This record gives sequence, C-alpha cells and structure tokens, in this order.
Amino acid sequence: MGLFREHDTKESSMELNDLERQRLEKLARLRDAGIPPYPHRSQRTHTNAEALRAYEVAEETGSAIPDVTVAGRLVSIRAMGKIAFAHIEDASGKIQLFIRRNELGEETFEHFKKSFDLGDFVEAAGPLVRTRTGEISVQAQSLRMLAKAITPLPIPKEYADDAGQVTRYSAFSDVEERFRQRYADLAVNPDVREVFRTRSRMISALRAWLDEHDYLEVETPVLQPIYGGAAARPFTTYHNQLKQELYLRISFELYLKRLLVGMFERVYEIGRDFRNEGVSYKHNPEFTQLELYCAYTDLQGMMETAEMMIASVAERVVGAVTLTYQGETIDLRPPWHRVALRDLIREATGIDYAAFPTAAALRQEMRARGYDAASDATWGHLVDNLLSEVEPTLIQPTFVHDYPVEISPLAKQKPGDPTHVERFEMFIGGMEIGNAFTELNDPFEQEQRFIQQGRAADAGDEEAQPMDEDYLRALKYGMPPNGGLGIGVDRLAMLFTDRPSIREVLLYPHLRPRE
RNA sequence: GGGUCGUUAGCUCAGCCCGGUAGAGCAGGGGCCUUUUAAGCCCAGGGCCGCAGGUUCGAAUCCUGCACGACCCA
Repeated sequence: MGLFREHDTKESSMELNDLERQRLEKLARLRDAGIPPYPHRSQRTHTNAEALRAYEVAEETGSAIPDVTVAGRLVSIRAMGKIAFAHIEDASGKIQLFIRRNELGEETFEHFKKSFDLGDFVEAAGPLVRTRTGEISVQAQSLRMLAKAITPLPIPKEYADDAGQVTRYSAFSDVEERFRQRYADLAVNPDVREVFRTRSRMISALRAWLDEHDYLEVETPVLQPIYGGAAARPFTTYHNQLKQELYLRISFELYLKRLLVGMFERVYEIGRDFRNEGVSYKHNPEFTQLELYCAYTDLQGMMETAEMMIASVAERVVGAVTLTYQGETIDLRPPWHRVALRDLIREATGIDYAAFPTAAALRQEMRARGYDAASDATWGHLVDNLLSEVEPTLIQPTFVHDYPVEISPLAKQKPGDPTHVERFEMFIGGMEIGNAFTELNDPFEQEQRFIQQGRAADAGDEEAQPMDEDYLRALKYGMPPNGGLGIGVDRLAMLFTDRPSIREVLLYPHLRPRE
C-alpha cells in the first residue's frame, strides 16, 4: 500500500481484468463518499450462528428479540427495487440480511446496490426478524463495508430443495486452480474447510491419546548432518556460515530413539518429513509423520498401541469406530487382522519369496509369473514390489508382519530366524498407513546393518541408509528394549475425510511452478 | 520415466470428428421491481481459445514440440 491513498492503486503493478477494474471504481466511489473500503475494526456482537440461536432462544422464552451486529462475506444478493436480500457467511455459517431502503436510508442503500459485490466483507446491524418465508434474518439498520473484494470469488449459486438437499451450480472445481489458489478454494467450498477441520481434530485426538498414555511430545532436528531412519532419498541444503552440507530429515527415528538412551521412556513427535521422491495420490515431497517410541515393549505392544490409538481417535473425531472410505466400510475395532508378509505374498501371488533368496532368482520367478521386476532392483526391493501388488486389497486394517532383514536395517531380528525382523507395516483402505519395529538396540548388530546398507549403496541402492556413528555411540550407552511406530498422518487424514488424494488433505500440496 | 485425457470469458462448460466472423448459464454493467432465496423481466458488454512452431487462401478446430494438471502404468 502506498503512503497516500490516491497512490494506492495508481502505483500498483497489479494487473487487473475488467471485472477487477469495475470493482476498483466501486472502491473509489465509496472512498469519494467518505466510506473507508478497508476500515480497521468490526463491531460484531454475534457470530451468524449465535445470532440465529439468539432469535430462537428469545422466541422459545418469549423474551425480547435482540438487536445484533453480524459480519461476514457477502455470498448472495437478491436486489429488488427498494429492497434487497443478501446472505453473509462467517466461520459459523450464513445468515440472511433483509435490507430495505426505508430502514437503511437512501444513501447507504444506493451504496449497497451500486458498490457492494459478492465476496466483500460487510457488517450489518439491526433487529432479528423472520421474513415472510420464515427465515431468521437481520433487518439491516446499518450496513458497513469491512473489506472490499477486488477479485471476484467464484461463489456458486446454491439451491436447497424441499428435502434440504443442496445443489451447487458452477462450483469452483478446477483441481489445479483450487490448489494454486487454496484461499479461494477454502472461501467458496465449505466442504474443503471441513476437511481441514477434521484433519486438525484428528491430530488433536492423536496428541490427546498420546498425552493420556504418558508419551512426551518432543521436537528433534529437521536439519540433519546425517539422515536416516527410512529408505528414501533426502533433500540437501547448505548452511552458509558453518559451510556445512545438511539434509532435511526423512524421518525422526534415530533422534527419537537416542532419547530412550537418555531415560525418557515414551516419546513422540508429530512433524514434517521430506523425501526427494515422486509425487502421487499418496506421496507429497513433504508430509506429516507421527513417530512414537515406547520402552519395555515390542512389536506386539506396538500393534496394540496402533489399533487402540486409531480406534480411539476415530471415536473422538467421527464418533464411531467405523469409517467409510471410497465406498468401503472400514471397521477399526481392535484387534486388527494380522498376517505374515511371506504368507500374504504367497497367497496373493503364488510366490514364496523365501524360496528365491537371491535377487536374480526372485526376479526370474516374478517375471515368469507376469510381474514387473526391474533389472537393477535389489532382493528387498523386489519383495517390496510384490507387497505393492497386494497393497490395494488391504482395505480392512491389517498388520503385515515379519519383514526380511535386508529391507529393515533398524529392526530386531526374530528369535530363531535371523533372515526376518520383528516389523510390521499397517494397511488401511488399501494404503500403507504405518510402520513399526521391535527396535534394534544391539550396537554391534546395528553397526553390521549399517555396513550392509553401505554395501547396498555401493551397489546402486539410492535409498540405502548411511552409517550414523553418533547413533551407534548412543546405543553403546545402552538403549532399553522398545517398540517404535510411525504413522503417516496425511494418509490417516485421507481415511478420516474420505479423500482419494493426499493433495486434498494438504492445504498447500506441492505443485510445479507455472510459467 | 511411459501412456491416456484435459487446458476456450471471473466461474462451470459447449464448439474441435467434418478448418470459414468464438457461444451458453452464472457472475459483472445499464434499466424495471419494497418479502426474496438458483428471485424475475428488458437491454448492452465481456476472449492471447495454455505457449511456440507447422500445414492451409484461412486454424479454437488438423500436425509437431513445450508447459501445467488429472488418471493409469513404472
């Protein structure tokens, strides 16, 4: 904004289209009439919902109908000659304004008709009344501009039939524009706002459950000199003054487990992870993760923790232990289905991967059975590929447990079977939602796993985990036996909001820049 | 990375097959209208048809490339 009001727009470099120029002229007209288009404050006394409720209460108790001052965005206008109806919307909902020239005065009424538009924020004051059709409305005795909208919002028309079914016409629906201009999407699509309210309540419920179960919420570094804790390629960055290469974290795991060495028994973190990989309906380069670690428990304990926590969250957020996701009813009541990875893959694909212990042998078997198997894929990645074949069928909550050690360098081996580890991934709605281990706390075994990862990296595995000497040093001080669990918060939000794409549950999903 | 589809007015979409002056509804503008709710009626506007090439007398339309997006596959 310029220092002088006449410079505000003249020195602006914003390019305006015809509709915007018209609105700018309206703004100038208001200004010329001494009406500030962007006043500092509103005198709102009631939210729209409170105003509607106040009328109902007065009606029920026979007390005086109150005067109210309400505020919000103009979302519909039906102007007749000397009378007009409009709806304004605030975060609590909509209320109708009943605007009469007699009541408002000729000058204000004309300003309303000539210089107010859909999308403007306005404030109206006056008594609550019921109109002839029975709708509780504010009979405007005053009407103020609170914030002039220059760009027209794509506010849809709505029609409610007798059954209360609302039909929306020409709703703002272009996916790309919705994400690029999320503010406009949120402003005109209440169901989108509801998605993010649900997401927020879900995260609050996760925190509440963890806090109630004696977990300590902590924060660990996002900028890390050595990344780890997951199989993924990192983003790199650089600290100018320290002349230090840094990575954006791909998980919180190694930093959280160090805290168990430090005598915290239950810790969790909810935060952002960054993985330098493709974008898809269930992947975004930055995403929200919940990781928790609990001393003196194991994989079994993590299964019980996961199913209890998520069932509890569902009850708090949607008031039920079932969800509807993409037409499927998902029953979150514990205990969830448990199946060994090897059995799952064998039943679904006919391949017993344990019978093909080398990458070459497994690749040949997979190709023989019609599955794609990349020539450069490691044995572990091939097993992972087989699991991907089954993943979409895992609609009901399922713990898939016992993973090959090769693809699980931070998990503890199964007693009596050093080829497999105590690990599960949990699937709901056909998506991987979480990952858990009995955490490896033997520093020497951990060192061997890092060395094995190094060999995988040398062989071309770009997702192999680098050696972390400091983590080994922590383990040498002794880490209690424990279980750890990571949950993809965005994917959980997809389930709770019944959205088919991660982008719909991220306020600002990653998009390529335009132009 | 590969395939398919899409990109036309502020919004939602026709038009593209078969090349010939770019359309509708809503929104906006000018009128009429003091209980409407997709208000109604009359009038007049509004476009880099994603971008760049090519073919053609002529391209929103056909061809090629590119950008962005969606879906599917890797």
